[in-house]
Amino acid sequence: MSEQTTEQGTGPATEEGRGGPPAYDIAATQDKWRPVWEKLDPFRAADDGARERRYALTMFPYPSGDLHMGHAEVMALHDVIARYWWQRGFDVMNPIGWDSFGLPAENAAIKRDENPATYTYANIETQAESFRRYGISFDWSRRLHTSDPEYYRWTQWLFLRFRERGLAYRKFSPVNWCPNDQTVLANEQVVQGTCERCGAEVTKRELSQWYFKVTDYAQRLLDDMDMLRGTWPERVLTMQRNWIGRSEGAHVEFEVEGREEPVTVFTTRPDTLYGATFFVVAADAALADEICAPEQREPFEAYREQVRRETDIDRLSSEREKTGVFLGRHAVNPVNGERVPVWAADYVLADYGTGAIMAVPAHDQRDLDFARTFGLPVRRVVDTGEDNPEETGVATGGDGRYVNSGELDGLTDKTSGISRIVERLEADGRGRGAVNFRLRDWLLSRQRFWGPPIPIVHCDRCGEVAVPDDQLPVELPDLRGADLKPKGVSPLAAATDWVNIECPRCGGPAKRDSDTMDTFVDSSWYFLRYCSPHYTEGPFDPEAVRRWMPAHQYVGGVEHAILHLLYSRFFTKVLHDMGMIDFVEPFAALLNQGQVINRGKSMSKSLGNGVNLGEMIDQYGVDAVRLTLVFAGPPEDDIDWADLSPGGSLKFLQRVWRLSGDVTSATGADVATGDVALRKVTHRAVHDAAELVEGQRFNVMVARVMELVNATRKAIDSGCGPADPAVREAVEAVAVMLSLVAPYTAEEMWERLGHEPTVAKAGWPAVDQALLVEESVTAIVQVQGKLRARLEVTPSISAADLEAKALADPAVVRSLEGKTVRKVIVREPNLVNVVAS
RNA sequence: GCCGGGUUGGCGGAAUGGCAGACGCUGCGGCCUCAAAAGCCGCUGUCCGAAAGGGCGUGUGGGUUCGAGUCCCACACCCGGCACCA
Repeated sequence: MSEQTTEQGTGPATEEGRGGPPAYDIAATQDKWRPVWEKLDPFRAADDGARERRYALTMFPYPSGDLHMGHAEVMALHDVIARYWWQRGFDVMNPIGWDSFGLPAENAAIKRDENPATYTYANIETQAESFRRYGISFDWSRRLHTSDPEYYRWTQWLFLRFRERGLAYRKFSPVNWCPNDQTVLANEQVVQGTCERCGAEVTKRELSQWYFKVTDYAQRLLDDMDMLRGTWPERVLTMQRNWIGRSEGAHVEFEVEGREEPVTVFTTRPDTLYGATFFVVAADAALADEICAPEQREPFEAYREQVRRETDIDRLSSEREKTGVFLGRHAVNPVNGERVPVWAADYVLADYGTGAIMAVPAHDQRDLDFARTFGLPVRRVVDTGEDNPEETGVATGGDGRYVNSGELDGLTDKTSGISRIVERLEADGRGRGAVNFRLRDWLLSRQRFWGPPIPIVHCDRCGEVAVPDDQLPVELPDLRGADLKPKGVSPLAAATDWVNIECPRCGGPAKRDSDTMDTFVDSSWYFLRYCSPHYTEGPFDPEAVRRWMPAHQYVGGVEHAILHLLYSRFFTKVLHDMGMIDFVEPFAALLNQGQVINRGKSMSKSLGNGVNLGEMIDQYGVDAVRLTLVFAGPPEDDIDWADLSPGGSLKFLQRVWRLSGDVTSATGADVATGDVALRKVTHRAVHDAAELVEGQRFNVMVARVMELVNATRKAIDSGCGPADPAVREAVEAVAVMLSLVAPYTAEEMWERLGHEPTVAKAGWPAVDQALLVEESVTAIVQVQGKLRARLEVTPSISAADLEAKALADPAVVRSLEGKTVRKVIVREPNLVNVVAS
């Protein structure tokens, strides 16, 4: 049949019966064990309390196309942890599901003239099949899809609970708009002024949209990160911290002509209040429109139009000239009564702080740039010893001596300056210490079809009315093809039969809210649903959640460092406040795997450097691909496929497999009589491997197993021989340890060793502490810190004996010639360092 | 600019303050073979040396220490985040 099997591949490496080593057919092994495992169903969480529970969670996939290298890597790493826990005797919950709402399915459906569900569920089946083949230890009984009505019913239910608590609200304001996807975007989905998904330049629109009030939780989202320090990657915590963007300062009230109420500004430098020489309002804020003097209306409106046309890309371009327009009004500085002109400008943002600032050009670069552009005065109130900003054009932001600052004059540091002025403002009722956040509320409405409908009805008489719980889910109508085309309003708005209903409150004519929710809402609580995926009384069974959550380990890509993880943390806190759960952080530990790149660049169609996972698996087998990814380096580092050697991995697996055929002792042979040297290597390897897995150093764990394999090979060929029970012990240990990474090969070995499936539940080998003790250690002898000799000594050697032995060593004597020994440092039994001169 | 992470052979990467380079890839040599493939064995940081042996080596410069890849200070470069956020 196969006359050409010389290619490194999955076929038999050698023809049978020719005296060569027997062949390991990885493809046949995969086909052999899959049905056996499916029948055994070994990875179903028992949830019976018999064993300690562990929740292994991996970020659920989005069903576009088949699995790719990225999935392969994250799942391989994740599975090491899950399978290790099984071997350690835990009751593991390792669920899988699909984040199955979203735009790509909708766009595909338009092209194919079908309902997005068709494409979505077909892809899910393809991926599910691939995951099964890939041998991940998922508990398939907990499978969920966020686009199933029985799932999104509860997404809608949660939305309504949030709304009852004032955490979901509608407001009319400028929003980010993606002209390509024809929908609004959350702040988190705008990257450098472009759409995170499609890369189109984001523009602004004024729309009435639903928001989640994440800002109410800003401080807690920040504070609770303390609990995650050490178990979450530092960079994720940093990214969230940056995103939340807490800043401390003060609110200061300014009286403004043409307005009854004073205008509040936020500033981090209230101590420079005496240096405020003008006042700026965001051009697109309602306040600017309100206070603009009649004679300045024309230029103001022209300017505002210009600002509105700008995209974020324009705004962000650096070295940009400051623009603005005088509003014909003055504001009054609350500490010195000075009248300062009020300007509108676009460098002040409408949705940060109060949308208005006091401008202190001497000590803020942006204000200084503006002042120099429009010839506004600059007054220095902090003398930092640097040159006058008015002359240099460089604002000074550091500590210094206060001048021209009334009661602050003479103080020399910011901290006391700030507290002094805040006290004064509070006493005068003109301000107070305040904290401000960069974080904005989460815009959750989307003008697209393939998402959970927002369960709200708009009634002319009753206004906004929640769909009663017993009428949930609000299911999507069966739209397809052209009906889904983006038109700037949700496709649902045109589905008249669906949109027009009776008001649930008054029975009068009403319309459904035709927007759907951001798919990040779906993924903000799926990990809770997994605990009781078929529960019908609520989104989750509180008892089941109490048993499993928080997830012990979450594994996924760093691309979700802000979006998904921040939202999930927010949901968790809200559910906690609702009394539905008793913890405040959903994920106890987080592992961000690196990306798989190819030839230095991330894989993409346009670069033509994609590596096809299916082809790799066909060529090298599942186990070799998984092994390659796990062994490549630390899990959190990017790995370049071009640097890796799946052929080498396959070679190793074949070597290991042969090992299992070489064992000639019977199962249950008395290992106590086995070769001690090999046994020591085995027990050391098992001991180290456990620690390494727990420290998530999977690549090093693989290296330890390789060392054991090498030692075993040697023992068989030129040591104790294949019949020694220590060889069986070693090979069995290899099979169990390898089952975390290469389950098919491990299973095949296990069978060849005379055991019943499945090796996945064989249990982590017990370590005999006595075998970890070495009977001799290599002590190193240094002279002046340089290595001069090695000594084989007993671990119990005394300091004096070791020193004597070291000083007697010929090499040491030689290097001490003509020198006087000043000092000898002895760290028995490992080291002697002789200090001489 | 601010915050976080990093920099070790030809390559991916190992090293509780104590033998730098584990494990693997690549390369070279050998065994087996008519030959090759596969497999197995050995070598593979760099310089001097026939060898024994020795010098030098973890981005740069300082410091602490008997001893520093590891700790401290300064700097350079790379990666990631935030950034007209008051």
